[in-house]
Amino acid sequence: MAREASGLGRENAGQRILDASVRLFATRGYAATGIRPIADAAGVTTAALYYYAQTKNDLLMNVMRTGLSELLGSAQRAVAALDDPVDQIRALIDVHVRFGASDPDRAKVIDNEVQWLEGERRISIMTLRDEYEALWASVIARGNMLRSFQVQSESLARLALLEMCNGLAHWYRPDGPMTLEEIVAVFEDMAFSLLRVRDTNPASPVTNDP
Amino acid sequence: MAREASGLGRENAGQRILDASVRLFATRGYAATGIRPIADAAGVTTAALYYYAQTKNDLLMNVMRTGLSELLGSAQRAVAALDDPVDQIRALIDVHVRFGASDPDRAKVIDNEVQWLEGERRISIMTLRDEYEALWASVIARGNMLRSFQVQSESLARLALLEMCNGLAHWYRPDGPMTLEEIVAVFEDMAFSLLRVRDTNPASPVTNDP
DNA sequence: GTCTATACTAGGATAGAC
DNA sequence: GTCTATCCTAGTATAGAC
Repeated sequence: MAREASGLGRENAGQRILDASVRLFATRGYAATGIRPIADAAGVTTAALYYYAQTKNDLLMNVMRTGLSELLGSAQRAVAALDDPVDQIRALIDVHVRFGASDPDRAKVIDNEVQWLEGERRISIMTLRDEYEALWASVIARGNMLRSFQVQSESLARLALLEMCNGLAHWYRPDGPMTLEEIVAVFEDMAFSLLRVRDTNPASPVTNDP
Repeated sequence: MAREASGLGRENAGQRILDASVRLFATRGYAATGIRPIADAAGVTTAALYYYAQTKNDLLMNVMRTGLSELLGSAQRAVAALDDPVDQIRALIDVHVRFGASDPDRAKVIDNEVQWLEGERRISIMTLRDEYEALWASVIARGNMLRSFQVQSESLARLALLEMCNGLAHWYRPDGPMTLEEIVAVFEDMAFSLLRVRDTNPASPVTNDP
């Protein structure tokens, strides 16, 4: 109770440092983000920063591992709970889009900054990412085999869908013209179209929203 | 004729500097690329580099403006030469995919490094990019109006298609399992599916290529 | 846990000789 | 046109006091 009674009423320094890291890595990139701006944004000195992380690279690794593990875990649980490939793809879209919308900064870092992880770290994170893509691949392959989908190239379809979902982090704004629910619905619909899902409902009404 | 008779038989220094810039900006990012590595890769000193460009930012601007102008010009000519929105979208996919495949480094720089352009330059390049996206938007809107397409959200469809095409630069290898012609064909097919093009041929045969 | 102060390296850019 | 040599700033990281 007395532990958080400091003046500013903010979270503890460790958390503030992580938050500042994600935000700055997302907006300026890992390579262009200095230790001093991170420390300034977190309201500490660089020396205090090094009390929480041994190197700047540790901050990046922390963001990557926790974020990707969370994404992969959610996706695996969603797929395991369903049987129909159509439902599974819908769930994958849902998880991915909501992940990107709930924390676009974290999504951008995970998507763009892997190359800066040093040594074994990069390999371990890329393995996680490969595992995530393999999950999508397995659902697409099964759906194609069961003739739920009609896809020419499974790998290109997977890449197209993932890029489509990743793009969200570049332009999504919570106060934009569409709600997140609307965006998710449209994304699911576009994914089904792209995969040529068979039992599609009659084409949805055409609108002109921005 | 005597002008190019120097020892190495390479292009002139100005061109070597531009080539090195694109390659390094693409692989390490603008912010993380020093002028000394650029000079080294071009086989000159940093002082010689500054004879050709006033600042490092000039090198980025050069890549951006020439590349984007070329892409926009090609796209505008292709669209102007056609009338059917279906043909126009096919042409846009074609131009964009071939642009990304012919020089992935340049495509990556154009896609990822705009934020590092200083002052008015960033605005002028973003205007070019907006013009390019507006071209896609106009084709999609007209196709939707003519009921050649059946798109729920024109803006999300445009973003999805552009992300899908941009993704090519991340994974395309000239010696990969598919030829560029095959990739273009699949991309056109996926685009038509996503846009729910009406007079689609019976679904293409399903294969399992990687 | 957090500070001040600092070591050391690499960054962009320039001067002036040739 | 291209070089050598150098200026100044900002980078990561650490030492040691409190």
